[in-house]
Amino acid sequence: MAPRNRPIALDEVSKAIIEQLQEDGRRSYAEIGKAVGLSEAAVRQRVQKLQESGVMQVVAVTDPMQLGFYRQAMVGVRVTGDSRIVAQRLGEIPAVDYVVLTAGSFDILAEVVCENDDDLIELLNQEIRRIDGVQSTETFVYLKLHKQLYNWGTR
Amino acid sequence: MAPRNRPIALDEVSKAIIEQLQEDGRRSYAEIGKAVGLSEAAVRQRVQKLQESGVMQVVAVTDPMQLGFYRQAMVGVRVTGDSRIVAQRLGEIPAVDYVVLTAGSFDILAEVVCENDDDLIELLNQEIRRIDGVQSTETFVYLKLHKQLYNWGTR
DNA sequence: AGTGAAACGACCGTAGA
DNA sequence: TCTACGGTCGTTTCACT
Repeated sequence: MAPRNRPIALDEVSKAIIEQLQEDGRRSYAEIGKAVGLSEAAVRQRVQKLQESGVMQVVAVTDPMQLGFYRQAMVGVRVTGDSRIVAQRLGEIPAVDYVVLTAGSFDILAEVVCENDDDLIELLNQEIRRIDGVQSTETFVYLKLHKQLYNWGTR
Repeated sequence: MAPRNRPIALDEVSKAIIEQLQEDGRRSYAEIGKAVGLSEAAVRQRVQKLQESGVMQVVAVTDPMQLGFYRQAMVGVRVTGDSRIVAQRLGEIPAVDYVVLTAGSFDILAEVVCENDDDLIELLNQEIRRIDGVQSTETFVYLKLHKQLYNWGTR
């Protein structure tokens, strides 16, 4: 199913299902059914529709810290020319896990994941600032992640 | 299992398993086993360990756009006093889905999700700027999300 | 949109290399 | 850490509401 233009309104049952899958994406349909008061088949149908409509997906999420990537940062980028082309280049860098075009004093925000400070310096100097059209960057090194939600709009 | 201090090194098989679960978090252990060349039980054991060690989790992720939240923004916050206390307050706001303490010209970066511009203005004026210790904010409205990765360190 | 039932397949514990 | 296997439980399909 293609993404829609109109918002999809979730009823309380679908929100409850998403909440169950937020706690554990591998929880069985039967178990979710018990929790939300629906049969297993009904839960399965709703989950399928939520996925097909693009409202929700169930995915594996990894923790960079646990994998030895101790430095994360948000890099604000000011661009000359077409920011989409710069965004494309940024996205091709493996250490860049998040790229968004913005309005404001930065044209692009890019989140980066590195093992240590040396890698971050290398990434900024040798990769990011060398991209054609990157005018200036400003780096915000992460000190502590305080909140991270994956399920917007379900609370 | 408690989070570790030392990085966990993933072998190619575990990376392949995470990649499978990245494509579809509900894929069966048996199917993953076929794809990565392992028995169903072995896949199950590895997934369990990856989850218990905190390296990986399988979760539901929702798309704000599909739910009618058409405005997202990153808000850079400058703080007087203890940034942890401000971060705590920010995190209590439902529209705030991401809060990180940073070093740089902002003390905190907070991502917000709103239905429209009016809600964003309301959020900034009535909620965020009213928090004790918030000295100034700078808002970067999202124009286009270009890249979003959930599985750092597995490629 | 939802339920229920039967066949099938996945999951889980345990044993053994 | 892996495979093998049997019991249990979850999933799938389909007929029905």
